[in-house]
Amino acid sequence: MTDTHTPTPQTPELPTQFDPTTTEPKWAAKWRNEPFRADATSGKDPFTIVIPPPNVTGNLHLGHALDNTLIDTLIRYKRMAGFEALYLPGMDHAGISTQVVVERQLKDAGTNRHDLGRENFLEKVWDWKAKSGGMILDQLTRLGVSADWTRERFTMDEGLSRAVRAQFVKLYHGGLAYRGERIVNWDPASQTTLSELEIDREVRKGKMYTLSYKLENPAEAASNGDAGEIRIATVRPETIFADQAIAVHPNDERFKHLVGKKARIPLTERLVPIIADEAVEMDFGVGALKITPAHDPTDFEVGERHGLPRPSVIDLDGNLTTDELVPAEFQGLERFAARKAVVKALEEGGDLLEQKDHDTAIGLSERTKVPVEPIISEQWFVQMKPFAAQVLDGLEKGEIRLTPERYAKVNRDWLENIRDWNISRQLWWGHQIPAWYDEEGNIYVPDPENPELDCDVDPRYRHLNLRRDPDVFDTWFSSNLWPFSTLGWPDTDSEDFQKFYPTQVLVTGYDILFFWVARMQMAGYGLTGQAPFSTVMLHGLYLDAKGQKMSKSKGNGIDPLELFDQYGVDACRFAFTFLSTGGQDIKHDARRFEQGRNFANKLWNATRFALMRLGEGIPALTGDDDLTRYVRSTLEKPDGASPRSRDALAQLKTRSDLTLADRWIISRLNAVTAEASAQLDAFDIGAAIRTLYSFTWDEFCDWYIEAAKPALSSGNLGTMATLKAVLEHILKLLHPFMPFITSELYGALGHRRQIAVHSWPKEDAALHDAEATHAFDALRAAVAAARSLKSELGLSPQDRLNVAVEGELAGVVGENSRVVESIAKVNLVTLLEGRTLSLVEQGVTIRAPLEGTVDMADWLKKQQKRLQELDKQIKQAEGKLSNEGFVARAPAEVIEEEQRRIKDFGAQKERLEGVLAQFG
RNA sequence: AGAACCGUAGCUCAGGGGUAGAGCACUACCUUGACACGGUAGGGGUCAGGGGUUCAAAUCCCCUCGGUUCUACCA
Repeated sequence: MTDTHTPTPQTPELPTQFDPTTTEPKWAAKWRNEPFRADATSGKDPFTIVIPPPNVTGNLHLGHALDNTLIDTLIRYKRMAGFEALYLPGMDHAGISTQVVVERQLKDAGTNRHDLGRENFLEKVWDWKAKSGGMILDQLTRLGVSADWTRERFTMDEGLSRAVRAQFVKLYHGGLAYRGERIVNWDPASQTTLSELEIDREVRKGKMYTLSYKLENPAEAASNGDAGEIRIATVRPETIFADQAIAVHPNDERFKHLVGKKARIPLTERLVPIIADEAVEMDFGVGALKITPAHDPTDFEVGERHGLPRPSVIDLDGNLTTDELVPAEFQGLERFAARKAVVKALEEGGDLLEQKDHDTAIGLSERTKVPVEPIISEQWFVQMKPFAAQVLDGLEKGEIRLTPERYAKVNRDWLENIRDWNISRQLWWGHQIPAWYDEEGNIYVPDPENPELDCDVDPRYRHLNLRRDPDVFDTWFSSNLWPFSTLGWPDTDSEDFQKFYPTQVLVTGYDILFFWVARMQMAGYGLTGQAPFSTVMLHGLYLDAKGQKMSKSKGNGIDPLELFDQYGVDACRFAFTFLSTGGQDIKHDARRFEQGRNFANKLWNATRFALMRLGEGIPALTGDDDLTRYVRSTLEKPDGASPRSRDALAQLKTRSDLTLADRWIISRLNAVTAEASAQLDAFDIGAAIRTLYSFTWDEFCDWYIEAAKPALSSGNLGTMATLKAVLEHILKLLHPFMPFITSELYGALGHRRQIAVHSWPKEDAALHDAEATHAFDALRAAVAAARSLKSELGLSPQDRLNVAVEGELAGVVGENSRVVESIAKVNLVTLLEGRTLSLVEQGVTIRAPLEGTVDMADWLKKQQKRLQELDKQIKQAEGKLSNEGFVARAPAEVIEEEQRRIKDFGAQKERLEGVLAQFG
């Protein structure tokens, strides 16, 4: 990366409004084409954040825009603060989502993946990836992220594929990855298994049916039914053909005598045993249930405990099988149609005793929205408990900090209850599992010493007819490696891995805490022996204006590109950071974007003001001192490095030509620099932008610029330098948040090197000036009072009013009369004849002649109210100070503060009483 | 069934033991040589309700009422 750019041609004046469309493309292109390349050999401390890789399919949505804004803000801050900052970009192949998208396209084109064949299909997906991935890249570029594009990665690129294989081989030979027959979640639409996390639970209205199962011995009876029957409850009557038992609780007196006996499945002649198992809840339903091991996870476990067979009656398409277990009339029926048919038949046969409304939580495939079907299948699994234990240990030791902290508990709870992870997917798009089978079903997996060697070409197995597992890994089985696979792992000696791993912060939404964060934690500890990041910063979800989640199906999504077009990217970044507080969800609010746009415009015009005034004043500057050169560089744009604003500030401190306003703003800038830096260090990005926003607008623009006008008009070098230095510091402080406009304006102020590579302002205790702060506060109070009086007297802002200043701090105001007169548009006079309208403020009283259209009764009422308020405050403070407990226990500063308040309010009260005395 | 978060001005939200804040909206005045995407002066809140801890509670604890969400194999 070079650190120069083509400066904006110096026009006499910037336009009066900031136009993002002329500024943004230039900088976005620069940051894309000359990326912020992190140097693995530098001596600086690393600061690494890996992007939560967006799915190659689909667009950047607001969640991504939020993620990447927060990441970029931290990265830009740390880069300026002297770290070797690496923002590592990339994308995820998103197995099932992408395959579903491409298959849908094929369907629209009248074909399908099976007709195409695996290789042709994959070619299509890669085409789509190229197109879609390019779009995401453009969107991130538009956002202005300072990513290191030379390190961009993709979960299916060569290096990452090697990492995935290394992971699997290691887990397999360590006995942690295994193949087994389990009940898994099947998505009949996409024809693959899913992990628990890929299923959305949704409560739907359904029915619960009470069925009568006839006992083998008609002389017996369950106490929940008539003679010769036992009643059971189910919500899935279509699965009764796969029943293997009826279960009751072992302590349930109603059924004890029946355990070991048999009952007949309705609509069939098949008998199943009645068994006792703790899993049964006595109080629920009718106390007994059917056990269908092949079609229900709980039943599967019960079946395992009791050694029951587990035949299946639903096939992979979600239809009843043509198995002999299923009566002919139901064979081949779709599962929901089958339910209706079975219910009807049960009803007709008198076996259906009752059906009542029942809310059932059903599992929907996250991607296809189709109800998942529990099926029994042979799949690959990874044992999670050993990994979870390592993470829990690391969390315990504080090796990973979560912010907000409350998520640490959520993180732990999930890890403590973790189950084995089904990692195989019956998809084509993804990392094909490197496992081979011989004709007898024996498993072959490459050796850890030579993981890249496929078993079917391994000389040792040449005599065998090996067939590769057609399945691929779950997408998250590659995303879990992201913080280190992107840095060269499994090559742990690589420069990048050595320098940038482990990473510092992970920024993402709390919604993927389990999916992604926890799995990276486990992979990090399990494969690299350390935490993959030291801080997890979780932000809330970006919701629509009504507070609902945005989703394609609801059609309530907001396209970030439209917001960029409408408000400008800086304004959007302002809004994102301003809105992000403490991991709370964010409800979309257009007003925040307007606020950002207005703020950008304010900054633009403040700089415009500075350029105009400095431009007017510079020709008269003839000195050859550092400070003069610093101010002159605004127009002269030196080829070498410009004199630094930090040095200028340090020099300014000792100058005698500084005005009170200059001293005040320098002191305030210093305090704000410290505050914003501390907030960023604590990852409280929202607080930092708020601090900077109010300082820039309320203090710098509203007070300092106004107060500096008289001194600028008389060409005061100290004020010119202060204006420039403070403005440049503000631009630096805001740069991480609003990179475009700050880069542009910094260039306009005479800098050739882009602001992004300048250093972050540092707090300097020597710049603190309590006296100036105190005095300027009095001046502000005087100005506010004078303005208020003008308003009360019905005067226009431009009408000049004679006012007199009295009070403890009248001297300070008098010394700065030019400033007060200029800002408040008043004339300061020493004495006023006759009755006056007066306003009493802290330290000063402002008096104005009583003329014009003031409503005296109303005015006096207000002043009386004011007096009462002061009285109340004084009494309150006195009350506290006369309270023994307060004096004994409150900290000294608080006590002093109360004493000070009594003094200040007392003085104000005295002055106000004097003022009111003239009106009797 | 557990758990978490939220309830502060008309709206959207900060603040999180020590004098109630912002943006927008509202009222009045102002095109004052940076900015009307602006300026100035104003109005508006018993910080959901109740109890407790404390010298001091919007802030900490408990309960209640509303709202949201996440976990969980109740047929």
